[in-house]
Amino acid sequence: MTAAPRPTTCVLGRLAGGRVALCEIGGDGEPGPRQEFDEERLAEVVAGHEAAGTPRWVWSDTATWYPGLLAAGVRVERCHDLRLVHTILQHAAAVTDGAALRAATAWETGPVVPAEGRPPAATLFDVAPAAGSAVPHDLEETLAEHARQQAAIASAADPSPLRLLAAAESAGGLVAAELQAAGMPWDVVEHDRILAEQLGPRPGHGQPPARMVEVGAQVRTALGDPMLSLDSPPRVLKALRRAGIDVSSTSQWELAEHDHPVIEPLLRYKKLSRLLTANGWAWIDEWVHEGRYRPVYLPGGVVTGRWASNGGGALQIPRQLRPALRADPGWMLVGADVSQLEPRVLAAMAGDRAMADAGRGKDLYSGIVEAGVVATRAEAKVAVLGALYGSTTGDAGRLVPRLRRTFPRAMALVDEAAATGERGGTVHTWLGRTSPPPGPEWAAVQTRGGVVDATTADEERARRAGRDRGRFTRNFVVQGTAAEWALAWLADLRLRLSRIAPVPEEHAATASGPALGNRPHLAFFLHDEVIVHAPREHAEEAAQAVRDAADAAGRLLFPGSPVDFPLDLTITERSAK
DNA sequence: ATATAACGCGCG
DNA sequence: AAAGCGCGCGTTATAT
Repeated sequence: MTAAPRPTTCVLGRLAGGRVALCEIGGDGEPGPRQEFDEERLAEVVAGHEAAGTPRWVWSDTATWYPGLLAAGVRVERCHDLRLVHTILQHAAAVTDGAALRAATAWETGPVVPAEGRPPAATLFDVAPAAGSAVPHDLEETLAEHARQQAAIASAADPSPLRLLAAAESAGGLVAAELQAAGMPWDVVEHDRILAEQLGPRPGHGQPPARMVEVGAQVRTALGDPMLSLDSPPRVLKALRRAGIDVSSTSQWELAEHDHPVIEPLLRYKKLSRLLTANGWAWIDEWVHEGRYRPVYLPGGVVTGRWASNGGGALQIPRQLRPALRADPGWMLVGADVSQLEPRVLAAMAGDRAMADAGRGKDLYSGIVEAGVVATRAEAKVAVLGALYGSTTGDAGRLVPRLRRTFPRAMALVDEAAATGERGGTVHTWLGRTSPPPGPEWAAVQTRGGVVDATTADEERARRAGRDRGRFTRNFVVQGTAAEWALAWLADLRLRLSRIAPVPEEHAATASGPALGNRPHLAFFLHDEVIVHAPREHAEEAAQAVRDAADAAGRLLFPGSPVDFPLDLTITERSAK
């Protein structure tokens, strides 16, 4: 068996006058001759190289370059996204020689300006500056930044985790663009049916739905306040207190503590109000077009490396509306989520054999019960979440110490991360994404709390800020490494799906676009969950790809680890629950 | 009048 | 049921 040939590296950049250039990097790391061409030929040129040998494309920003290619029917296998990788390397503790990289401030971008959920631009760069980011796109800048990033990675004592992270993050960029291009197949009839079932039929513009009118009247009656506006929490709060209900806010968990005839209708009203304002008919009108909901995904949008999204609250779609996610005719949805991803990732990082055993092949929480740590699954879950989040009070505070006895290695890892954070230090994920350092304000609070004439209040403030930061760094290592596992899963999965045979043109999911609509493709991603949209005849094959990719992700990040990552997987026409 | 903060609640 | 982490977004209240 011979090693696969290392893919060639092709750098893309803009030139003056709407021209584009491609430059291949040789085995010695030196850029070769520049091949110039008109922008209109970009898709054709990329497709040609892709067919010839799947190079790694190096470009300024996937969100800028890739949507146009997808719209032209061109997928790429792999890339290196300079914007995403710059953000990681800038603060990476493993990078010992990053001065040049950090000096290149043009690559320090804020949040990406979203493309407003529009369908991908017909041609590259013809969208207003609205889409993509502000990083430089021209060829020489691109080459220079690529060289800086290679040098920065090479300066690490062990560059391989950072190389893996750069590849995974870049693959995430490709997936994000592909998710937006494909969109979520959205059944507006089902969505409307769910809304009508809860709220009553769609009311006229500016009118409240019938059910909210009824339930609102019940609330006002129960409070004896016929004019009360239920949409103003402060007014509702005053009314509740007038009615003798001792609450300090109108949040549902506090309301639920009390026994009064107003509680039930008020909670019901809040639920209806939330559904209407967040995902009501206005949401459908704004976000669903031609059977697709196309949010903007922002890889690396969260400090821990998790994704954020923009447009319609894609990562917060209520489970209630999941049935509106429905496959095209003749297609199926393959939905899979990882059971207890974060604690499993922790067990793998820490090499905690006992925790690996507790989860192997089964529900991790049940395994913890069987190990005799706690009596019930609910307790196990509270304890584990408490360990990951740094709970010190209530049930979690009582249960976490038991975990510490049975899983000392796992607990030592998160406890150490917390201690480092409390001291003002930084921590990093398995592949080397480093937590942001504390800001100047945090440091000032610590200084003020530590001087000889500090007041008790100063000391308490400093201790509290320390503990707050400790909980952040404690969670950072686990949440961030779980995000890396998920990236590896996505990256491997998209390649497996791309190798499944295409369906004939007449069976294609045309709304998913020319590059993706003819074979199984990702339609949704949410931290530890994917949904693949697949032709019925290839759904089983796609499901196996999802499973195989999960196994591959575990092996890639944690070679030889006894920790497994079981999936809950279903093949259905519409998303359940 | 408009920008910002705070709240509350949806998701993991 | 919330608590302990990370978010986005629509709302009202408050500051400018």
